[in-house]
Amino acid sequence: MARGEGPAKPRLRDVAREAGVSLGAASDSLSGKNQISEETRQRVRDAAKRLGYVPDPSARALSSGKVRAIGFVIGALQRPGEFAAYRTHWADIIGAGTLAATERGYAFTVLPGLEGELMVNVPVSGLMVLDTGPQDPYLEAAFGRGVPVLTDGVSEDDRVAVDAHLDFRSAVAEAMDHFAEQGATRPSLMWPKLQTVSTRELERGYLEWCEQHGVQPLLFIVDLEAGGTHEAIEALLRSPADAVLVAVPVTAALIEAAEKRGLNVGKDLRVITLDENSDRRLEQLDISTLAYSIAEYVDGAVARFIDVIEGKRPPGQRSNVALSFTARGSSLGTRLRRRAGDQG
Amino acid sequence: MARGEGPAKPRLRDVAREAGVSLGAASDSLSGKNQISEETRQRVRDAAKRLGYVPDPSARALSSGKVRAIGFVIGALQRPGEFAAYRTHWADIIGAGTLAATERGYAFTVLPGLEGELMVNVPVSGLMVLDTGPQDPYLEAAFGRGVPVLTDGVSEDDRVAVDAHLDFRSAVAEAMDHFAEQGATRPSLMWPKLQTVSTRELERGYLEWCEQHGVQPLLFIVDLEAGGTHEAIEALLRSPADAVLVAVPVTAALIEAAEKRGLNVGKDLRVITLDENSDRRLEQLDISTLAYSIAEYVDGAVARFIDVIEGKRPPGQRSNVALSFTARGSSLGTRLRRRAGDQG
DNA sequence: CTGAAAGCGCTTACAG
DNA sequence: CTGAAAGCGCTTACAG
Repeated sequence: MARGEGPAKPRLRDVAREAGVSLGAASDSLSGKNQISEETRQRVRDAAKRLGYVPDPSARALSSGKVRAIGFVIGALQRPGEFAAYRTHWADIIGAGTLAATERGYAFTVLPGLEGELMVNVPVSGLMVLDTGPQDPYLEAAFGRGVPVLTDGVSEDDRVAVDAHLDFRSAVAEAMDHFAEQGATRPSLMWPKLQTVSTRELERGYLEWCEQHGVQPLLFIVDLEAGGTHEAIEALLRSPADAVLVAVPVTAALIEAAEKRGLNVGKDLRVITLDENSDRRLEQLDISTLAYSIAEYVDGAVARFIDVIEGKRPPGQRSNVALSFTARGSSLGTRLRRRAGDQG
Repeated sequence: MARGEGPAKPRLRDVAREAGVSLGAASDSLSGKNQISEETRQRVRDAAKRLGYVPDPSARALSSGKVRAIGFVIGALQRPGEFAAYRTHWADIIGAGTLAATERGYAFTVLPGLEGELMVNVPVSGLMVLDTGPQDPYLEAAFGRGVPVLTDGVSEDDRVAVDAHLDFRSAVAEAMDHFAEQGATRPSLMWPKLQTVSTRELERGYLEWCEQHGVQPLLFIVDLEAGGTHEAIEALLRSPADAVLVAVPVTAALIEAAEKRGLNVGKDLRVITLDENSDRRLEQLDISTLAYSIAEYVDGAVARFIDVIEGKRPPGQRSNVALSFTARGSSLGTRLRRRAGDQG
């Protein structure tokens, strides 16, 4: 090992010898399998501890035929602007995913892609690929890996083992209905320049709603990689929009810019933010939100995924998680709490 | 497999047969080892592709004797409040770590601890444990795993393979010197209720500076797990402090609370924030910062770590990364840009 | 390049 | 429980 020419690592046979039992009994004792007297078991455990024995995971995986690891593909890691914009989101997903996986005895490995060496050298028994685009290369690569795949919203493809869908389409309709109830006539959508399941649903949901209600669509695209936040916000503020569903993490900047222009956020411009439930400041800022519990969503998805991996459920599992709407000052025409606070 | 009773996965021997070469030649062709004619190599690659062959990483690791994976221990995952408070930080570290590792052919596995099954079943050739406390249980467990360990600021322990140190102590002194130059007489420190390398250095650096300059220390502790942000901020605002180094992610809330009280941030209360370089809003808010490039820090640390793992460098590597200070309105007594903007 | 073999460190089934 | 053996799927060294 790197530490130098120290003594060779102890092997299971060394533990068996130390404990005075057979190799098979040592294996059974440590893995908790078969009938082994508690006394023997303890003797083996003690011997293992004494020698500093650590089982070789690769050997275990090879001989038992099961790897207990989930790979999580974050293609956005290769697009710094996008990753940075959504990093609270990624942290929440990685955190929840790691906990969900490890609680069930699985490791959680983050991957920035599936090319070349990685494709080949990382032991995984399942791959998670979220926020996929059409004919997503990561998703295709994941299918090629020969393990079950979890993704969101690709219900058409029967190679998907678990589809954990977030219902953005209904969420958009709910937001637009709320805007209309509040008297807005030109509700708009601000979204990221990304081609993912979520953005497709957002667009579809928005355009459908507009058509059904005879409203002319107003779309504002934020190019995260090019730092296009300011530009998109300015375009919105120059437009006839009197309400906006913000589906990209720029809400605080938007509010600030609007107020700077003298607009009364919540009245002149109604704002609902989506998918930023990771930012606690939004509540303080009195922003209406469409949110969901990332921890619950991920834990449920991972739980079903592991069941599929272990053959306890058939592949092809689908779920549909609704977002929940909370109306606050930013869409209700009341004065924002934050400004009220400034005066006090 | 979970997909059902499909055909057995192709093995290397199947590829060899399909390509009409020997098992050894097939192995060499795919791994790029030894002298193999380009024609044969290609023939094997084609056969592998045709069959959908994916090498078994566990078998590779076992027979070659090398695992290419780094485990990253985030104990904070088991403390939701703490993890949430620092999640932009964690996202940046995980992102940078994943890229740094995978660029060098290593997988990056996130672990919420090292207990039980995890300790045993996750294949890693090295463990990273950052933000450790004294006699840190995760660090001790990592040593017990028998692989090289990367950590920050535990220079005393010669079991550490790579010590990637962030120089918070000098950073504190720099901040305090700046406060003093600006005329502050009661500079204070606000920090999290955590026992880590960073917090120890912060405390030591601050108390030393206070002693050297005959200043009475003023410490404000934020209990992240108990949601103690508001409390700590109120305590600060009631105190005689006229400057504060904020070493916990509550700067925006602090500024807001101070302004609400009618304080002129930057003059009545000078503010420097530390370790929130992940939040772009701080620049917009005109906050002075002590920051470092997480990506550079992590990439350098991982690069050296992998060198040690592969025996290209001896263990015991140490580095010391300085934070860089940027003075902005919040410590310079000028009017904050944000408030100026509100008027315009 | 071939071909046959050993070996990595386990798990697993089996006769006793 | 023991003991000896087979096997997981590769890599590696070796004689030809």
